Amino acid sequence: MALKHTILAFLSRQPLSGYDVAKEFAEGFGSCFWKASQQQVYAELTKLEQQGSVTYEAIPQPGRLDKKIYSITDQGQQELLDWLTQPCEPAAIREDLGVMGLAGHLVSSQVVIREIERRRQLHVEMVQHVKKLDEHFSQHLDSLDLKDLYMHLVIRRGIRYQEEWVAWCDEALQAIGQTVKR
Amino acid sequence: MALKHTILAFLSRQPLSGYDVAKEFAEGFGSCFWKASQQQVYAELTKLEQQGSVTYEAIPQPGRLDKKIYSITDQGQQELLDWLTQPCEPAAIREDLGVMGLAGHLVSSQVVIREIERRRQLHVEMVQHVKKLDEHFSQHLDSLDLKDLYMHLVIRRGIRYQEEWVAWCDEALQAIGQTVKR
DNA sequence: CGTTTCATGTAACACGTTACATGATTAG
DNA sequence: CTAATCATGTAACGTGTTACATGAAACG
Repeated sequence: MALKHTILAFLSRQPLSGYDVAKEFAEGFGSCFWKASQQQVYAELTKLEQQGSVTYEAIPQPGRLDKKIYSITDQGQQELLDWLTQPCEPAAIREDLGVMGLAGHLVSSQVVIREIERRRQLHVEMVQHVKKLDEHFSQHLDSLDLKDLYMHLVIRRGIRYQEEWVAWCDEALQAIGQTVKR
Repeated sequence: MALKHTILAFLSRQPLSGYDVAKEFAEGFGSCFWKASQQQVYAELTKLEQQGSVTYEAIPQPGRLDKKIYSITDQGQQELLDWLTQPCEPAAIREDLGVMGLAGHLVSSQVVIREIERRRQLHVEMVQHVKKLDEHFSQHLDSLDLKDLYMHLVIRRGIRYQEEWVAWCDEALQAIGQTVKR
């Protein structure tokens, strides 16, 4: 149930609207470690508000729906704290591309190669995207406080993850190329 | 809906019982790229059998429940093939530890450090475990056929993934250590 | 004048987790 | 004698995805 805690963690830094939280997941810092859809975010915020973990202030906007600015409550902060002090497990891996390793022999090596090349390109783009998020932090590495260092490290995890994928794609393409030639 | 296709892919290599498939996910080759519980596997096999993607042969065993040996049908193989020739997306990331990057400032750095050290240890163990799965393949790298090369590459992905985690943990521990001292 | 951004949601369905249930065989 | 392994499942619940729904403002 960590969507709850991820949202609480965002709100522990600053009050945000549902729209802003959803954007964090889609393109922002959140994209390094958590995926959530817009619908999930709105539903979860409604639930958290009903349970007293967050409150919102409705900001009227001319010619537009009210913006609901959510903040974390003391209760919510306590829940987040309780969760943070418990050990957590590594994420479950569910990687479609792995299925090709089991059943790749059913299709031509061209199909496998094309798919890996496609993946490589996706991850190259992700590296660039995530590196942009890190720019501010990596430029002042020596003067970061702990709060910002933690953010930098999570983004670093994102960068390394994506770079690792690119490296694996290269290793795989080379090995397949050699074996096909043989 | 790739649990279906992952199971079909296992059965495309050789007929297996539900118990064997579940074991693949828990400790075997499957653990490199897919997580599924025993209950999920049994439920999915029942469904696949009803839909005609797999069949089973019940093997009577003295003093034990019949073992159901599942095989893929032509229909199942076609479904798998259709799925394989479509492009697939990278897995969604949902990593609890990332939440610490957002909210780590709420707990002491000792808590963060301890959690990263715990994670490091887990991944070190995983590296060892996954490397064992690769032993057979890595010893005959130059003579692998495509089928086995694909398996080797998926296991390599597993190894690299786990090693990458260990490397990040080291980077993070060092950076936090330095910042705390300052 | 069309697309993206801002801003909110509902509803149905698919997928995954946790807990429960049973029982013989084998290894230490 | 105890624990792990083999072997199968059911039921309730929680989480995530897909599709649908609305509508103004700002940008090019």
